[in-house]
Amino acid sequence: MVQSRRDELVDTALRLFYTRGFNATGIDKILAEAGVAKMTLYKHFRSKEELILAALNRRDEQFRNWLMSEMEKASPHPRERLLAMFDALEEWFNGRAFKGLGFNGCAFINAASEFGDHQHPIHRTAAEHKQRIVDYLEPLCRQAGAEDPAALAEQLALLKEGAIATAQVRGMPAASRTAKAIAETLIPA
Amino acid sequence: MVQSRRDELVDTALRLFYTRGFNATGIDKILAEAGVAKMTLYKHFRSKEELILAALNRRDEQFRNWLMSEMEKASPHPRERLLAMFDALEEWFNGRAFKGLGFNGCAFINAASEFGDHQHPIHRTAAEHKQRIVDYLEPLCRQAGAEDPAALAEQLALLKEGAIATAQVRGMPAASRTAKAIAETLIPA
DNA sequence: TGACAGATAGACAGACCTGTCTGTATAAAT
DNA sequence: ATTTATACAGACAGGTCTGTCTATCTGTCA
Repeated sequence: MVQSRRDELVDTALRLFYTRGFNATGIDKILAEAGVAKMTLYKHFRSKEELILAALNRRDEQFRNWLMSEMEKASPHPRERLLAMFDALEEWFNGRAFKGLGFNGCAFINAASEFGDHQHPIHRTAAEHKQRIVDYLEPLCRQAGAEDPAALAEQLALLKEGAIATAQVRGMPAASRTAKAIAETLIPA
Repeated sequence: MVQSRRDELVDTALRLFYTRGFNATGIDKILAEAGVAKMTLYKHFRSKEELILAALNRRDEQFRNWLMSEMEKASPHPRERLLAMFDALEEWFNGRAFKGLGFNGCAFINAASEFGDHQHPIHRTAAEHKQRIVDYLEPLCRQAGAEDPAALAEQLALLKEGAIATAQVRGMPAASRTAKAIAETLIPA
């Protein structure tokens, strides 16, 4: 089955927005690379902003599916599963996670930084993605025997954000190991 | 003494770049708000990129001076001083640190995200700022009795990045406390 | 065959972008 | 008083941006 024009548009948009930035990527560039006419875009989306939102929603799905599957295939034990998150991050930081996308930081941190207003739909979408990650971690923290699973989930999520920011800004993929070493001290043995 | 035109330009540029983004802020907006003519800008800077670099260098100085002074006035003891970093972050997250600037995430994370190429001078400037923070923390970690001061400095810096990203994307100033709680377990008592 | 849905290319408007240029005003130094 | 440096306002070129429009082409279904 061939991808619909809409899907091609969203895929190309995500790739360009992620690798070159949202404001810096023009509609025309996306259209040229996707091989799609402008009117087709504006039939599916009312504006560039709607296309950005669609791209971020695709990224949310893609990223969480990848992360959860990496964690779940690593181990059936909650503690190991949680720690496997940081191994997955390192794969990502080294460009081995998303074919064609490489590593350019977190698309949602990038989006929140370009659209700084907290009320902006794009910023809210970024916040929702981060919340979903925490919501995924919490039950695992409970199963791992955490005294306060919600607090541990927040801690591990914060370590993940720190590793991503450090890996991106300083070009330091090993940040995942710094974060993992801390996580090992936080999750009950 | 009156601020030089160059200083007014850099101050205004920093404020607008920080609150509205680098690509999204046009030269004309900066000139209008600074009350400076275009030719004056191009006499002091060869391009917008040079102005961005000057604004980031000012921010580096401003931010590190603020952070170090907050930490140093908090306590003479290395452990307390390190922990005070996270109290300072919370003040910043709540908009009480830099008059007129509010909190819009880390200017350097934002810059690295808009200028994703690691070789780009703006991205390198961001990386240098982050390195300077680590370099400031390391001797304090040594004084605090850390077994591996370099490693602890990296850990604390990563917690700081995680707190900033979490506070910005999710609008959660309390992230500083999550980070501080972790730091307390890492720094020798 | 004919009708129709969906996509195409490409022109266009109107706004905004960076960087250059001219000509004028101001103020300090000689 | 004249020179010199500095800054001003604002036009301008050449490019890019988003979003709208028209006119054409293609493939499917009846």
